[in-house]
Amino acid sequence: MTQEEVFKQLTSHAKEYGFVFQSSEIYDGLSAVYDYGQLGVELKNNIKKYWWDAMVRLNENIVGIDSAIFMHPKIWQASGHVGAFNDPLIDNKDSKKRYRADVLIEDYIAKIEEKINKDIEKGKKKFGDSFNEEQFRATNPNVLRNVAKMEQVRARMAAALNNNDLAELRQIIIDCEIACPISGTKNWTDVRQFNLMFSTQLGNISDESGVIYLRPETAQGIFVNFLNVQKTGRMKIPFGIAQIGKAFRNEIVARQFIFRMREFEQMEMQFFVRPGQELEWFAKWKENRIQWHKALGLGDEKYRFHDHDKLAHYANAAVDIEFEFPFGFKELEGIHSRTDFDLGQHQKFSGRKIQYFDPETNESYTPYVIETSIGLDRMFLAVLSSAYTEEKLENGEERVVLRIPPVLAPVKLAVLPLVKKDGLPEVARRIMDDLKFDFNCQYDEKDSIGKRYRRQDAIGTPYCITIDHDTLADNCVTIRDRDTMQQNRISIDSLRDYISERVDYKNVFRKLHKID
RNA sequence: GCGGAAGUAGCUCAGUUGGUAGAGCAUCAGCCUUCCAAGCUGAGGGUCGCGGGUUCGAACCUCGUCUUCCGCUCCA
Repeated sequence: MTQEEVFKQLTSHAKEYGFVFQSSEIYDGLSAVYDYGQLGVELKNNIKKYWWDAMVRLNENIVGIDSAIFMHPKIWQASGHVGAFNDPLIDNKDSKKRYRADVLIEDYIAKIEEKINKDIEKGKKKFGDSFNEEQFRATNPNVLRNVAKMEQVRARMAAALNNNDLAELRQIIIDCEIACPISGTKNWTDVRQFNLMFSTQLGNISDESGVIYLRPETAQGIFVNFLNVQKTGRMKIPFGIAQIGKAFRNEIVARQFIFRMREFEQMEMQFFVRPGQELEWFAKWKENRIQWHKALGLGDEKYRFHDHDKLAHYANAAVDIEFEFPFGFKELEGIHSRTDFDLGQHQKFSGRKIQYFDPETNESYTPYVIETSIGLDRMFLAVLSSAYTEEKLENGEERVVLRIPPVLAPVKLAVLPLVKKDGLPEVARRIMDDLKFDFNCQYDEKDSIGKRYRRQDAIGTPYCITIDHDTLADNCVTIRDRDTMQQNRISIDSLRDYISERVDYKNVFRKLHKID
């Protein structure tokens, strides 16, 4: 089976069993937006817990926050998100090259200017010493015509940019007969404004002053609360602040299921260190994070590091942890050494002093930052895609099983009476009631026992227990393992401990090296 | 965004030349009682993605639109 087919089956399976639905499906769907269903939300919450506890509980010097999605608009100026990404763009359909519409027009104006200058040069040669540029400009018909044209285009463009009139920008390009430098054709698309950030109005008066953005990353919520947390939490460097939350990006192309969505969730931790020590900490976090991933047991060979060749303006080191998705190795988590860029920018834009007094060195400084940033939805997809298995059994039959790590599995235990009579359902119900506070459990008495096992396999339930006639006499049940399909007989009293030992986060965390 | 392909039941898919919509699995109810999906009886579920057009008549032809997938492009 090709990767493409596997991916298709995975998305079908995710829908069929209530993990992921397309948003607004009964209204034909909304592009690149997805909802998590009844099992998806359980898996997602378990991933969050796995991350949060590893970060915030296991590290005494990391605390969490939950900042608002709406933030002061100036924050996005300070971070560099406003300005860099709101250009009017136009594509040439033949060369398929994309240009900034205003730059195309500017280039056109520059060409006219060249013509004017050439005419003036000609005039100089012709008239020699008696040449008067002002007079020449005022009288030469070619120059007059070109200057008028230039000014007209310039005025039109300025007006169009001011009014955000994209259709007019395109019309200017058409009217000026501007051709693509590569294909030489004038086959243009509409002019479109690409801004990665979604905007809305704060308050109910819609004018420029009320424009507010949906955050395109959660990191800034941490930076702007640096002083609050450091002071109220009596935090000493090095320390970290963690956050899980939604972020929004108006991607031009959003595809590949939940891999790239317009609304997504990040799990980020910003770690503040003494300047000069950032690369050391960068290396530590790089190691720490890969260990966290590998401890889940999805397969070490599915991970690799990818160093950034080109660093962002704020970073002095950056690496991605890539995961082998059904469509290849893709970024799952980013680890960036962000220097003092963010805190420095907020100090500049807010006018507040954002510094840390280090009692060890008796110095004040702007801390440096190591960021670890993982896409929760990508993690979800990583778990789901590596768990999905079509298996050929010894008896020649096939089964579909989700080998989700037990610690993350949405349902931990299925409680199944062998038959739905002879008092077996009553016993099963009692066990169910006893365990459902400890684990997410499902009860099922419909259809044959084999069929029920397969149903649980399909949603990744690691353990099934079956209550049979012997149970009434010996107080024992058979417990069936999802991966090996093997069965053990254990007493009802030992069930809680048996399952806890296998689905508890503690046991995964034991594999992790604690950081200082 | 450009180009290509597709959209029929929860899932996978048939549907002939344009003539009132089908299967398998799944779901539900009942029977059966069996430790790895397959027994019996019955039931529910679809404005054929959506909207125009052609036609006496459209799942089918046509145009538009939305969504998905593939390639390119983009991804501070």
